[in-house]
Amino acid sequence: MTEEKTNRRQLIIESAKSLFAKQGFDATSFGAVAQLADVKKSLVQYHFENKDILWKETIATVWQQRNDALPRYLDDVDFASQTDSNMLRDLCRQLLAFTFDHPEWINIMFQESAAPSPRLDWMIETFLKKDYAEGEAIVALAQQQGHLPNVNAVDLLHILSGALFYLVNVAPISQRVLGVDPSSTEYMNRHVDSLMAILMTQTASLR
Amino acid sequence: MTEEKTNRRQLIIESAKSLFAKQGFDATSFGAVAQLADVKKSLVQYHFENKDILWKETIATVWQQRNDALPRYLDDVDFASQTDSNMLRDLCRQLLAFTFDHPEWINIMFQESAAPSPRLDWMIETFLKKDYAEGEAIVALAQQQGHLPNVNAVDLLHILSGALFYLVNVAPISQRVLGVDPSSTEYMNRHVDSLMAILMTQTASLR
DNA sequence: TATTTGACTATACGATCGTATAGTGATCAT
DNA sequence: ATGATCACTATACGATCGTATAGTCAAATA
Repeated sequence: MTEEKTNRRQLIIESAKSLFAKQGFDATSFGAVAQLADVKKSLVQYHFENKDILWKETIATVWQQRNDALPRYLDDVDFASQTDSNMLRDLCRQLLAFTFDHPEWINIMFQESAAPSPRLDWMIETFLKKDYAEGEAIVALAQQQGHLPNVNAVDLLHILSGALFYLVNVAPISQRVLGVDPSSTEYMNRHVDSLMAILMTQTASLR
Repeated sequence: MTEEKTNRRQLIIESAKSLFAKQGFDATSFGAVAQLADVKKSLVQYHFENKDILWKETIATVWQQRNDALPRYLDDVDFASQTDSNMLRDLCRQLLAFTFDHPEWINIMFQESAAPSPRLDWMIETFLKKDYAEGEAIVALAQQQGHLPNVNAVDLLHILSGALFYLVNVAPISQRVLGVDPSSTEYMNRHVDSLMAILMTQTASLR
């Protein structure tokens, strides 16, 4: 019903999402966004007064889509079974699969982190502080339940995030160097299994 | 003596290095490089016929500087003492310190990986294939000596690279969110200690 | 039916983009 | 002394950049 109304606007945001993630703010132009969305450049400027507004609305959409989609991935994880050592494995697998399916948020994070600007500050205040807090809480909870080693929670968050998200970022390189696709289910499962093997032994010894 | 001759040329490369790392290829212009190096735009084009040539020469310099500097960081690591469990800790500490001091190569890697192009293919053939091979060899050796868990070597390389380099990439964000500087010696040491605590237990049980 | 709103378009502005080319003046080998 | 090479500069090209503004036309509102 009302979806027809916002169709083209949403199309522009999707194009901007892809370009901002791949090329960053400065290298993404109104013209390129319009061309990718197959609309006139003037329509882009009609819906988004200037580039900062287009960027902010795009980033807000990216985070909203991420927060909408993530729970569906985590549905497969059985959080109830604290005694089940496969819970952490499933969680990591789903997190990795999710990030391969929705890489934009982390690409944008890295783009902005490489050259900090007021945009980054806005992103931190609006989204990232909450992300960090939630991540740290999840890690701390898993530690309490004996699923993760008892080291500094922030360090562990950085280490686990790196162990998972770094793979997504270098996937195009690893794919070309190794000749295998890191985003394939088999590769992801093996990668997470390796991570679990590293984590498990310590965790088991703490039980 | 001959250093005066290549002074301005090298200055331009240093400026290009900083800008390519922070903003990527497309968002970096001849004018901006010239301005940062405090030279005329026409001088940049005199030394580097076009943007691709400037980029390639800059990337070659970055990797050369990296390969020149890295051994000096690793001098402090006592590889001989295989029985010393502190070897791995020192190695990770020095790798992390080195990457914070020379973040350009990893920033450029991520910039190009986000939007694969013929430039990325060139970078892979010229530098990254060797990097991967060396990294995998080091990991495999450390595994043989009982310093690292016996999981898939490529996975372990990805996991350890992520555990270290991810921190560098998100450092500007973490610094703002957490209020502490991840590039400080104390933070780095604690981070590596946490990583060691995760790795050690398993390693010890394998001895 | 008259008016307002909304989505969308056409066009133009000065600035900057990458690139091309002609030129400066100092150094150097012949 | 002369001609070539060198580092460097000035200027200009068409294209595209972000932004501004006036206009079209159908649908909603009054």
